[in-house]
Amino acid sequence: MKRILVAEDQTDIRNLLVLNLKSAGYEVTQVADGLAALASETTRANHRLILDLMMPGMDGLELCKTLRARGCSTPILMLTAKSTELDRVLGLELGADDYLTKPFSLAELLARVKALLRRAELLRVAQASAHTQANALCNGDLEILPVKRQVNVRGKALDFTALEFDLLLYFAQHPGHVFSRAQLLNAVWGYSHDGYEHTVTTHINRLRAKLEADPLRPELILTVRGASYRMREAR
Amino acid sequence: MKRILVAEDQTDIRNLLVLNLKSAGYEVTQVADGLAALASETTRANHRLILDLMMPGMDGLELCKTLRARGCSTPILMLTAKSTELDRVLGLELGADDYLTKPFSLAELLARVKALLRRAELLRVAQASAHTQANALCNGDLEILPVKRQVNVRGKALDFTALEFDLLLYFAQHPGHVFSRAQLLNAVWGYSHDGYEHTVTTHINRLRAKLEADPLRPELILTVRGASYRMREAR
DNA sequence: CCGAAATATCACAGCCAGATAACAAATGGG
DNA sequence: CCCATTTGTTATCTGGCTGTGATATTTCGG
Repeated sequence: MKRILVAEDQTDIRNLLVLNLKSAGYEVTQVADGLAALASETTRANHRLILDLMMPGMDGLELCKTLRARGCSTPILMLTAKSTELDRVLGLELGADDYLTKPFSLAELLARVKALLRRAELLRVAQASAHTQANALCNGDLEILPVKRQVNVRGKALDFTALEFDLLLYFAQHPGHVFSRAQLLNAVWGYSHDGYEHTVTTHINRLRAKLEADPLRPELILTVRGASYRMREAR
Repeated sequence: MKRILVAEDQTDIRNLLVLNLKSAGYEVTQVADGLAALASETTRANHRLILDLMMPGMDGLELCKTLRARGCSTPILMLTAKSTELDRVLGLELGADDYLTKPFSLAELLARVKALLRRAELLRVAQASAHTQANALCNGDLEILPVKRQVNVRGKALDFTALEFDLLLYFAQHPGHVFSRAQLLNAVWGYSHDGYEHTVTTHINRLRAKLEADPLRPELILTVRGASYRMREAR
């Protein structure tokens, strides 16, 4: 019997998933938070798949990272609402094996679960070599280490908050590309975020205060009047 | 103005929603059953969002499916009372764009509406420039990079204001096509813009001053007397 | 060649996108 | 539970973009 662990804090959605997975013939364990998942996984350690839902918070990411750090190789399917969270899932070598963005259809989810279980069998041997990825983004005297969530500017390491880092990383991943505030809200804050575009302005301001040599004459994050912002292209 | 269609058979709940949406600044059409919704959507077809409430009956599901079958791409936000209904929304891949389960707060509903509208707008813009996706438009010695909002003329990068760029991009997307001032106002300034056609003349003038080698003898944006302007066709 | 209509040019004032700072709210760790 | 930090909101300010009116120039029919 294939046993699946579902980690999700919202009872409604968790129940829905559990119900459907069960009717699809899986044995299901459910937990409401990351710690419980950790406990469940480390003690019993007989799940064939972990379904890790990241709703607003980041517990899902922590869970994923911690599990991998402990050497757990159970395949993980993550569900997220934000594309930056996806970035992290994919880019930070957290070791998630597949992902879905909300809103997702149940049919698709079941298909992924099935595919992932099948693939997991095949990949069991080759898994070790799977996680090698570029681990530094450079642009002039700006250097970003996504894995460590660390930023070096002109040789000096700077501290950024979670949001600032996400925003900066998003720009760095698309140098030269002009983004409207709405696009940034969508990508960094999440598709179901409710807030004002003005908030983006404030955070751009904070980013510049930290990383520009002269915040009055920004060289990394440039203003494109009428279309918001873009990152300088690497030279 | 953003117009929302609310489909719900229970009068009191519908009224409550309509009232709140209106006070949030939306224009609202309301219908009591699926058929009316279908009629309203297919005849007027100018809603930006459909709010599809599935209370006891399942008409909402049918509505959603039928609309999608007819090629309607208006975003749909479904609200369900039972998780078994949510089950079907997700499982049947009906094409709803987001969903909420009861009980939901009005604030959350409004937040979702807002987010969904924003997301739909982004999608619309992305599709509008979809045929530009090869991210470079070339016409002789004119080169436009839409995502970077960058323009190169005779090998040199030029700066354009937001409006100038939009206008130039529009021409570049339809080389050879003759546009009247009214058409340009409509396409570049927006469908509900009110202003003088004369304004277009001024901006054509500004464009030429920047990108023509000899503004007195324009080679890129040509005057078609009596019918306004067109861009030179690529050679 | 003349006059009218269409287009070009230009200056300028109002307005808007963006910058900034101060403040409020939410978050999170001890 | 409290304090510190992060994040979001509100308000004010500024520079330059943008629309408009005035005027000049070109085009074309008669």
